[in-house]
Amino acid sequence: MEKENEPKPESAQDKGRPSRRAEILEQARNLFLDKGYAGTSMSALAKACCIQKASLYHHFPSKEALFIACVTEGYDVAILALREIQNDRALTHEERVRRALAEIYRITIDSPVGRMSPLIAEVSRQIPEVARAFHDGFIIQQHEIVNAIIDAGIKEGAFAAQDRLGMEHLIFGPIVTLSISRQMFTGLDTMETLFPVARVRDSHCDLILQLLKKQPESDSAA
Amino acid sequence: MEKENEPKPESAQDKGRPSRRAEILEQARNLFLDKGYAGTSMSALAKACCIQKASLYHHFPSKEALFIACVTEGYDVAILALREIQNDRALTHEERVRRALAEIYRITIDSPVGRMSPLIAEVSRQIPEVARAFHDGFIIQQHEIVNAIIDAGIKEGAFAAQDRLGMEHLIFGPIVTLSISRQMFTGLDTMETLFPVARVRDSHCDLILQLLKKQPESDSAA
DNA sequence: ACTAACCAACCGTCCGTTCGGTAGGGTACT
DNA sequence: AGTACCCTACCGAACGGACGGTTGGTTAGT
Repeated sequence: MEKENEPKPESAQDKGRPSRRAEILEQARNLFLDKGYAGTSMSALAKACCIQKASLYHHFPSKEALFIACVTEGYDVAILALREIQNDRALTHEERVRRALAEIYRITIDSPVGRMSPLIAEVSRQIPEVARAFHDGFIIQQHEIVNAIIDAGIKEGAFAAQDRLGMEHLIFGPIVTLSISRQMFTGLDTMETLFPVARVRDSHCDLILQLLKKQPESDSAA
Repeated sequence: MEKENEPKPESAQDKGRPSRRAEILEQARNLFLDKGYAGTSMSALAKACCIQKASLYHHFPSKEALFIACVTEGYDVAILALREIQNDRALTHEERVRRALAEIYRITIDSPVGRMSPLIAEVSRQIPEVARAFHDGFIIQQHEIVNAIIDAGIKEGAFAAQDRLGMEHLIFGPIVTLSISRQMFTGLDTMETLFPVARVRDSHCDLILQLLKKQPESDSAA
């Protein structure tokens, strides 16, 4: 009950082998993303790892603990490239926005971390702490970086100020939805036609920049 | 318009009672939305309906059939109000867009149909036909209406043409993501602060209209 | 009498989890 | 060198319970 986080012995094990624990986590992540939490059994995971089911309990005390480890590790790595773009002083403001958006598309659609939204949604009521970890460790990190990039552009006169909340949703909404749509409609023969990543990304980027570069025309604020 | 899938007479039953079958469907929808497909047991559903589990199998041949019925019925009703807005000739183009967006927010966030995305995503690989039904019966219906509204505005010179694919994602993406985020982060005390429906909706609407109304000169939308 | 609707009890299967045991390598004391 | 001891890693087998689904029989309206 009062068990602390994993003790991580592993010091005598790093001879080059990826340390069974890491392999279990990777296989588990794939299965959870594919079948969901309730749809993934410890038996199936054991088979995927080519070990006995009981051996899983040597590395993790329970299915829930294993899941939490799965979805709370690896966020920092995922947003590293985004941080580099933010701090790249050689880029123009517009180019920085384009690079950042492209990177967010990559993270959200290609990386396991980005495809976790439906999974988190499934278990968020059962295990609220994973939702908190996902939000604090991943989502607000991304939002803060994007906001900082835009703020810098505004400060130097390259961008016009827009409502921040609206812009956040306008930037991240289409990307998250595209990722989820592509997962939902995998198998539909029209998927690539309806949800093409490159075309959506480029068009999305153009429209966002239209708004950012728009001169303040004192629109009637209703 | 009705499929042969439903051999239920139910003509002698619609006197006033919601005909057990309908009640089962409603309870099932709530449970599936809350716990997911694999996470919802027929026993739990029976308990929620205050009947015996075996009785469920009198109305539906299997859990999967019940689920399919759950997620393939009710789409037409959900987009009815949207159709009315599309055909309301008394509205200006801008007002029609505002009303339509508000209605899509309402559908997606408040109605069960709109909150189904994570659920469909969970089972899309197992039961691909529900993804197809959801897409054809709900998603493309909404997209077509929005496109028609915008096209009418362009045709009459009220709106400037924008890339259609990008605009679709810019309109629906933030709404779907907001809905999913609110489901993911239910329970977080900061949820209403981070994802306030009314503020996001109004700001979103303003930004979309900025893009649609973008014209080189003579902005007299007063 | 007929039948749709419902129920209690049950089936085989699979679930997450636990237990006892084994193989092997590292100490440490004799 | 021997052996006694521990520790990590793993496995075979089994647990109680929950799962989706089935059976046979009872009720109630017509």
